[in-house]
Amino acid sequence: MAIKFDDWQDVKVAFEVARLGTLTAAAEALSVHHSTVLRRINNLEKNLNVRLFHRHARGYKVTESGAKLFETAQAIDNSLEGLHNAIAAADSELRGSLLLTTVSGFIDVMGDVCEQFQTLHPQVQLEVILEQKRLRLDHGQAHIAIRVGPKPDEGDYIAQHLAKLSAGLYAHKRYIAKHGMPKTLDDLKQHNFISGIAGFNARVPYFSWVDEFIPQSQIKLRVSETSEAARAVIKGLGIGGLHQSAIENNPDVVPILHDKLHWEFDSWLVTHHLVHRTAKVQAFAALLKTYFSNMPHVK
Amino acid sequence: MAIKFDDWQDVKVAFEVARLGTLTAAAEALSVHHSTVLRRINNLEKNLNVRLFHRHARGYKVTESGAKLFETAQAIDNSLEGLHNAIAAADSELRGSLLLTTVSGFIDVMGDVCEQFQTLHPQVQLEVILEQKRLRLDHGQAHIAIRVGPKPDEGDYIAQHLAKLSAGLYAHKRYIAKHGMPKTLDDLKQHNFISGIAGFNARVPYFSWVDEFIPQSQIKLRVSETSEAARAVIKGLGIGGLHQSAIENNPDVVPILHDKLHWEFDSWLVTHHLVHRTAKVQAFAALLKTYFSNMPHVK
DNA sequence: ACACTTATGTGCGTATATGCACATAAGTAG
DNA sequence: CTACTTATGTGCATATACGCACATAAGTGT
Repeated sequence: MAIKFDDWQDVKVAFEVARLGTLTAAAEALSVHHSTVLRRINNLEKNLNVRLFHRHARGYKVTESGAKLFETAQAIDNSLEGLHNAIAAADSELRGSLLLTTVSGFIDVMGDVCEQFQTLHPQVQLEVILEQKRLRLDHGQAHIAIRVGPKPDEGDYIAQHLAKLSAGLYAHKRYIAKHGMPKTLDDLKQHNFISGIAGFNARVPYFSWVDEFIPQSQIKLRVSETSEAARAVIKGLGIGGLHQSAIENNPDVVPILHDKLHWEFDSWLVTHHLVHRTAKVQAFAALLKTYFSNMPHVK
Repeated sequence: MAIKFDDWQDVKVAFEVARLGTLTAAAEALSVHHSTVLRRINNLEKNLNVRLFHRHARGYKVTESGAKLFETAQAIDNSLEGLHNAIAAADSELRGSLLLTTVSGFIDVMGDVCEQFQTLHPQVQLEVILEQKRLRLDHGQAHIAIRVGPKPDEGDYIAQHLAKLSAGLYAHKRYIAKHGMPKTLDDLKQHNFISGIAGFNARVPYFSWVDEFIPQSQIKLRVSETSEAARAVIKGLGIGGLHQSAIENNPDVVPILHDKLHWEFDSWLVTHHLVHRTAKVQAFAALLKTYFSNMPHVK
């Protein structure tokens, strides 16, 4: 039986070579000489008794086994990044950095809470990552995530219910004054609509509905971010779906056919279990929860 | 910001210290001198700017951060073990070793298939791991697993349907001759039963049923393995649940109240995606599938 | 309470792994 | 085709990290 991975650093070295494609670039990334990288790769291949790379004067290309190694090494790299964040966050003092991630529709909510948090704990640097693809928290690279939809219950993550949100179609009074108020679903097909861009907001149900029932020619604007779509509706560019919370202070934006069309979502506060009990995460989570419990229109 | 994990080997060293509790034991496991371990730990803690261990003349004990590191390192160690197996299995030649895991109820089935496989590919060494807790494949430490119940669809795993199995209560004719054939469910409460041990076979539904509906005093035997329970039933010790396939060649074992009591299971062939396409895994999987498709009483 | 066991911590010589310079190979462009 | 660029591969000097021996500390048992 071949020997196991004696030196995990060899895995990291091979990972960098696989990722960057050349010994020289990997050496650069690892802050060592390229000959060192060469020797470690040779050593690792000898230990495993497997060719991990196709040698080429122009660079190194992974073999089938090399690809497998790359894959697991990638996962290791991610989990170590997560661990690093977790350890940094474990600081019992309320200082350092706190990484958040959410979808763009929550930027308003997050903005308010972040502001409160800043005044309470000025020593903590907040970093907000807006991600369409929910990649970052899934590897523990962020501390707190706000998610919308079904309850996330992947392993290693703790999900707490934040609020029920409702969304519907809206339009500005100016738009209604010019184009009239639709009375039936069929009426809608004559109106101007705002929707999302396929591939960016595939999961947003009111965009999906519009795409399915409204003729393509009537969709006058497509934007990649839900918050921008909401802004366009508020500006009076057309009818579009948005969260009820987005028009809280806009009496001029009115609901369209809400008796027939509305959507309900759950929103979730998700933390990695490694960071869940830390002071910073708890402080922010508490703030978020009180924020939502004080909102009149959410349950 | 603190520096990341420059040297993954430091993580492995810290892992061994956390696992074994002392520098000396960790040094032994790593085949290095204990002073080397000491220095690497010191170095790592300095880089991360965190205490990972409580120093104690009697040994090292993890701090909170150390526990987090241990947890991720454990996962890394597992995935590297899986990777190692995957790379070993990637050998296109049909030789080397093939690791299987299943529950004890499948030992008969596996036995037959293993025998076939051995004659076809004598160069391959089969290793069968019987696990109550489904730990090993979940970390990629085995190549093939047979699972019973709902379809496993965790990430990184490929599940293929093998067969529908049915189970029921059975007893040997000798037992029936002595104690009579129960006609109603209530009759069963007077009979002797065989069941599983709590904690070992919690998921086996016919054991659960017996534990719930039959008085404790009537459960004359509890065994940790379903296959042993089946054997006990076949020996005539009492009534017990077992798979239909277990009494295929035993006309003296008869079903009890099958019109009222029977259970259906799906069985699944599960492989890690890293090893799924390899020759050995494919060969074994093919054999398993033909075996099940040739069985008359399964669909 | 005293020796005994076991484990951590430190100075020092050495061996191993690293960096450097240079050779080689191969793709690229004029 | 030839010069140029970029990257791999190798001998050699050296610096870093390692093992060793020894000191220290602390729990264990009679």
